Amino acid sequence: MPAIREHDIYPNDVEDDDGMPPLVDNPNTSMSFTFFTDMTPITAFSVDPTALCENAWDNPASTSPAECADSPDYPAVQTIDRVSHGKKRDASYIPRPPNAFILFRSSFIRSQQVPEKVEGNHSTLSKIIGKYWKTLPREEREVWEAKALVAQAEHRKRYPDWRFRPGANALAKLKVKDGPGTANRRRSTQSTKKGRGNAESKKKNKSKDERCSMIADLLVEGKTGAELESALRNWENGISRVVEVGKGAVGREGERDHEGGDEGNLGEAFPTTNHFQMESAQFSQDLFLLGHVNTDGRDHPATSQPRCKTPHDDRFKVPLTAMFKRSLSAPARRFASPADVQGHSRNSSLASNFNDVLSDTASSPPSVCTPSTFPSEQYEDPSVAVYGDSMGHLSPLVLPSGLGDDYPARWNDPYNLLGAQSPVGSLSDCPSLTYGHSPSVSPVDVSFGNYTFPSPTLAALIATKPENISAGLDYPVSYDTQCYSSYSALKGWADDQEGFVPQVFVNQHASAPMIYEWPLDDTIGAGHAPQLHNTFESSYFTNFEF
DNA sequence: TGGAATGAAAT
DNA sequence: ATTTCATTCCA
Repeated sequence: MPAIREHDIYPNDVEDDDGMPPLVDNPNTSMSFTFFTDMTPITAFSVDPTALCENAWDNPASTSPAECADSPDYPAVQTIDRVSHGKKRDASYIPRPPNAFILFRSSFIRSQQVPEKVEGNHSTLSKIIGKYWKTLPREEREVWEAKALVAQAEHRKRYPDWRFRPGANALAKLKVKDGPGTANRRRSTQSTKKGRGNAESKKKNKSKDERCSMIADLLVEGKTGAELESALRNWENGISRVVEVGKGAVGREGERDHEGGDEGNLGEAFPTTNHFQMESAQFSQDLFLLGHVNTDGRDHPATSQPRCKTPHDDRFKVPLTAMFKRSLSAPARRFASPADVQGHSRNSSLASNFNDVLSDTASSPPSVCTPSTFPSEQYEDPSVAVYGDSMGHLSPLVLPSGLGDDYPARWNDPYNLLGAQSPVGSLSDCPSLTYGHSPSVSPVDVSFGNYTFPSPTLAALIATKPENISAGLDYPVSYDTQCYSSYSALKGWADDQEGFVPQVFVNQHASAPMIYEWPLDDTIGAGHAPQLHNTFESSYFTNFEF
């Protein structure tokens, strides 16, 4: 029995255990969608999920395309056979899709906000970035999580049959290596951490850790580069002075206001107020689409989630990506018949149902159902998607296959983004989009049933083409072949795919991911927007079943 | 080649 | 529950 490698393809992986396909299972399975209603509206995002243009790593919203284009630190296109971490990567190796943190980390590293002199060790950098990550305001973290969703979707599209097989690699490795201690090594981080170290080395670790925390804090305060370096040096000098004078035990915990107390003794040198807040915290509103116009990035009052150094709330309890996960227990209730769906428009009979999504109060009739009340086969109903919150409240969505061939593009399109008549609509016709580089085009509120979505309605997606944007063209969103292929190259997934790139639209209010395919080779010219390509293969959308 | 982080998904 | 592996680079 040959060792199984992770990237092995399993063409017909039809165990069909519980009828609920795993993340990267065979796409020819049921289509069910479960989303949560109780999540904060997702933030718009309009950059390539892994665009190498991340010079504003911490603030993708304010990344101007021009900067982007000029950005010198695009890594050279990496070849696929690049070996990462000792794993053999032949041409057929398919790596896992990156998660939000990994994307963030990559971007952070690329951005070189932390000078080499401050920290060049990637292990330590990981530590710092991890700490920093924890301080990210929700909105900003959602950006990365959304990017991770995109990366996932793309990964699924490219490798529909790929499955994550942990251990497969290790197994092969074990066979090859056969080192005596290697097999049982079982390096768990905690055992490593707690297992070793006398008091001396523990102390050392602690100071190292504090340094990481300090750097993270400084980053939170907006210090980068040389500024960060000098601030850190100040701090370190302060430390040594304290140690010198007071034998170290004295001001130990006052050095960094890490425990959330605002009365740090070094408050002057190291202000505890976060003057630096992510501008992207505000880009939740559409302006992110305009974000490419937003040159200074400072014009948004940072109102929402302020950064805090010691997050103690539940902001990080539930990752956004988790919210898009398939509900383990709750099946779909059939809210809308395909017929209903057929007639759906901005004022359709679906409205009331959709209303349930938005206001699932106890007063509203049974938009709530308990998992046990529904037979599992309703998962298979492709015409019904489900919003479900953590309480098990479910609400419907519209799926493409329930719409018939005439309206494939209407899936999950409460804004009627693609237009009422043609399944292929032009974005330029859509009143609900905020147009890039056209601030004069004021977004229009869009009514869907009883609910009026305030403008801006939709925010989008992957990358924009810098040169086009800087040319001041009038289109809502665009794509960037270059970024896209960079992305591919970065990931090593690069089959330099011709054709279409998945685009994720996020409905801010319903938090429903909407995926469209966008032609890569479309021409973006003055006055004409790229057309959405709406070949909605069910297999593709199955990928958005979780 | 282990180490660092977080998170997804498998055992 | 616990483990692997996504990224990244260096010693």
